[in-house]
Amino acid sequence: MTYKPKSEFLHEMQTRGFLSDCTDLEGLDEALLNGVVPAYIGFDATADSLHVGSLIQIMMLRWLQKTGHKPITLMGGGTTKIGDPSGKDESRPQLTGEKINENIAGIRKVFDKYLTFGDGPTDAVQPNNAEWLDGLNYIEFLRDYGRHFTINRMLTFDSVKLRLEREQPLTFLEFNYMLLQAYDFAELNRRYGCVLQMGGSDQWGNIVNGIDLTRRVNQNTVFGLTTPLLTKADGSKMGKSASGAIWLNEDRLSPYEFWQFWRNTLDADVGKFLKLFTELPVAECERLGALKGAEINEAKIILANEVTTLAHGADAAAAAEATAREVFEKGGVGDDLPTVTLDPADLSDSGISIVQLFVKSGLAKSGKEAKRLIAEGGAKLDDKTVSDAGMMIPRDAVAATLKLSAGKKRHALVKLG
RNA sequence: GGGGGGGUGGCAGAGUGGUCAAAUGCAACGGACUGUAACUCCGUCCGGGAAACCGUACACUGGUUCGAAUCCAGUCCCCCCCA
Repeated sequence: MTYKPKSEFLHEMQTRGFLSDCTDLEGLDEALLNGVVPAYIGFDATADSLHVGSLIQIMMLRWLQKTGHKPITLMGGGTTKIGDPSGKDESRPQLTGEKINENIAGIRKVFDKYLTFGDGPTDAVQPNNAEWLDGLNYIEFLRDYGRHFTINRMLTFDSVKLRLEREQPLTFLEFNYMLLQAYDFAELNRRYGCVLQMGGSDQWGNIVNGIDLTRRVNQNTVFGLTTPLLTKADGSKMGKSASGAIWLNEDRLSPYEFWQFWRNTLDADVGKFLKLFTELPVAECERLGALKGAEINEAKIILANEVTTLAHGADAAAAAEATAREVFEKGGVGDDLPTVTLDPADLSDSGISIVQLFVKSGLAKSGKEAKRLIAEGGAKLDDKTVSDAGMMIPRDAVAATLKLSAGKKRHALVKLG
């Protein structure tokens, strides 16, 4: 019963598990067969990097380009000034234009790893919706676009309904978010001939709005496609780790830690993640994901290497793997471990306390936590369990690089700056 | 506009004058087991201190009391019902 797409892009998306919903799978398939399809995904500019939560979208754009189409990474510079009510119970903070531009530059660094930007027909482009939203004239907007939206319909959207049911305030400002997002699609359709918007399944309502609006104001048929909401096999949310979000930008998260995140994938997720986040052939992903027992660890290493190669390059992936082997298999030290450089001013004449060392390295959030670690026997200095919470590290000992460990997995190197 | 209920640790949610740094669950962290898994089990989980101990904390401000998360007054916010 399921439609079997003929286009390379949709075929790949379907077999790899990217597809959740599509407004018109057959129609889109045909469009993809008939020529270059420009397609966009919107990203908000609330942070200066993207995290793994967006990786599925990024991979989708990469496949799009790989299969001969044009990716558009729309930056929500204008809409970020408002905040998206979708799935949020509280309004997002509003950012200044300056901060938003910084964020956009940071995000671009991530995209540069996955996509080729330029002026060619299938080169990616990165417009910013502030380009058309900032200069919008209120009266004109109401006249030309406001007439196409009914309040009745807008009230049926989950993002709105939820807020109203809980009697949480939904300001007019936020309420307008969906109009602007719909307007984006119409505008991209005009500027780039964009005929497809993709996004997470939570964006379905916004996407459909954009399609309707584009049809009404531009008389063009356009499509929408959503990806499934990603959760891990144990039901928890994807993309969080002990230290926080898994950023794709290396100045936010080192390639080694990024690699570790994938290395620690749950068994049950390996096959799925290989298909979504690597470019290995589907059959290979399935074979690796089906490995049993300790063998699946090899698959996890492949997963980590592949994903890290895409995000940070082959060298970074190899270095991360080498460090991991050194640390986990030989109990040694690898160059790639997170390294903290101590300011000589942090040391007193008698050196620095072991507790402070843990706090400075980021392995413990507070002195209390460091002491707890020590009391629980989870703290190690150069692979020797630390038992004395009052221990001082003398100056000359810090001159050499020290290896700190919190538990079996979290390690850091400390050296004197 | 009127009436009622409520704001407690990352979240959920007990606690109604001392024994409360605050039950319990979830999340998180450490340990055992293992495959750098999962499951299970044990432990920890505000901050400072080697420790004794100290400091902050139960929306906010002030008050009553030897003593307040708990009582009183005011302020802000949220929820429910009626108009």
